[in-house]
Amino acid sequence: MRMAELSEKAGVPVATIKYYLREGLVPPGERTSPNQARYGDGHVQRIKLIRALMDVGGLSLTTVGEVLAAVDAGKASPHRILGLAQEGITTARQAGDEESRAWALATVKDLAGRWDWPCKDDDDPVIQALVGILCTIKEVGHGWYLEKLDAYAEIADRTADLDLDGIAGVASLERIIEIAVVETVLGDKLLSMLRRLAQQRASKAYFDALAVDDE
Amino acid sequence: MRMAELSEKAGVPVATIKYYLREGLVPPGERTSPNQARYGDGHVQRIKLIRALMDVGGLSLTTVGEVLAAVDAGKASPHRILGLAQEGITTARQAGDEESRAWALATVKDLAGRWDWPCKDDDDPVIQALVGILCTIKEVGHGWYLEKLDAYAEIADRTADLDLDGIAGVASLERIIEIAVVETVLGDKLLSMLRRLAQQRASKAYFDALAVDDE
DNA sequence: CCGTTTTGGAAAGTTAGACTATCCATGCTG
DNA sequence: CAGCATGGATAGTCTAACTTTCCAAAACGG
Repeated sequence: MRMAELSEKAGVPVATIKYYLREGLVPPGERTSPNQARYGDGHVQRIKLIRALMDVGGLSLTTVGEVLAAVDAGKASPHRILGLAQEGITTARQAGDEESRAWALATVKDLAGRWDWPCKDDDDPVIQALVGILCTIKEVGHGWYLEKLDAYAEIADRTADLDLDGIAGVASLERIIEIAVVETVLGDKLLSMLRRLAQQRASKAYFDALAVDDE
Repeated sequence: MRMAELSEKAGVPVATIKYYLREGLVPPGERTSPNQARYGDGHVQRIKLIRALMDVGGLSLTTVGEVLAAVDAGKASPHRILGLAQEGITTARQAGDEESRAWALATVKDLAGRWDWPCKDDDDPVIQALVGILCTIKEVGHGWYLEKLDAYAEIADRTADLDLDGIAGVASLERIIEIAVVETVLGDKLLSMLRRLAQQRASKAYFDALAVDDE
């Protein structure tokens, strides 16, 4: 198919697709003449994936580019590529002073130890992100959360097993990595929205009970 | 304290604080003379909260403003205010065509029914966001997820109970709402990072097993 | 075959968000 | 009382993600 149709199917304006091509987010089409190209279903999928990661996952175009590059590279060790993809979609925040960060890191390592999670490399972006989040939570003055870290860890642990189920049994390595990325990014959002709905349920029950006490 | 000190304690440049004041995100300081003001610890906290919601939660300044307005308004029905706060921090995406969205909505209502979640108002932003996410997942070509919706729902349900624990027993209503917001936004990030660590554990186990098969 | 669309590609322009800088008249401080 | 800080207003900056505009070479329709 050509530009117009690609744009139509992907639901993205032609100019934007040209822009993605320029930035290397979408591979060039197959040449039919020196200045003419043809695109396939892969291009449609690729563009939809970009939009999903940006619109739902909230990733920046640059981050999407890095993640896709990792997905495309997909010939190295699967576990490492997955880590690479995770790095791309994880943005840490440098929060807290030296002391706070040291405490947070210790807390994280401790937690990881209890759950048998890998936590060797202190510079792992996921670890760094966690450290930042813990510092922020403390700074913002809500210590309560930290007492429940283990409870949340258990939930995360169960989620991960569920996530891996989605990958096990898929043949192509490249496909596995793509699924992992989508699952991680969109899954985050899916989970948090489900959590919100469930919170509505829980808060309604709690506050309704309170209101009865009040009146 | 005065500007310089506030800026110091909050870790944000003076010019930025002035900007937040202009935008009404931070309440004006207490006047000591027609063109001089004094700030308190509340201001420091408020600014840290703004930064946390933006940097960790990824909310836009405008969204933060709406959420804080809801927090400040906090004199109406707690449950409704909580919903308001949730609206602020939930950004839906208009994805999918008429048909897909109808299917997604039915799926969501079905799921909510099974879990006793409130789902009366189709226009609830959380519902809309969920519909968008389901459409996107389908469009991006990963149907697998949908079979596991219930499993994820169970996890979300348990998380919500845990979340509510953090609120129960807190005295001030305004404080409750603030906690709920922080818990929801920062908690989302905390959970997703824990999930990533756990995924590393799970994927390592899975791919290590595969590698043995390969070699 | 020929006039009108389309296309690929490059370059410049646009828009929104989140600051940042500059002024200035007043106020506080050593 | 000299000089730096402050509140307040206005204008400027910077980045990300597009859009627009051009152009010459296909492509298509009659």
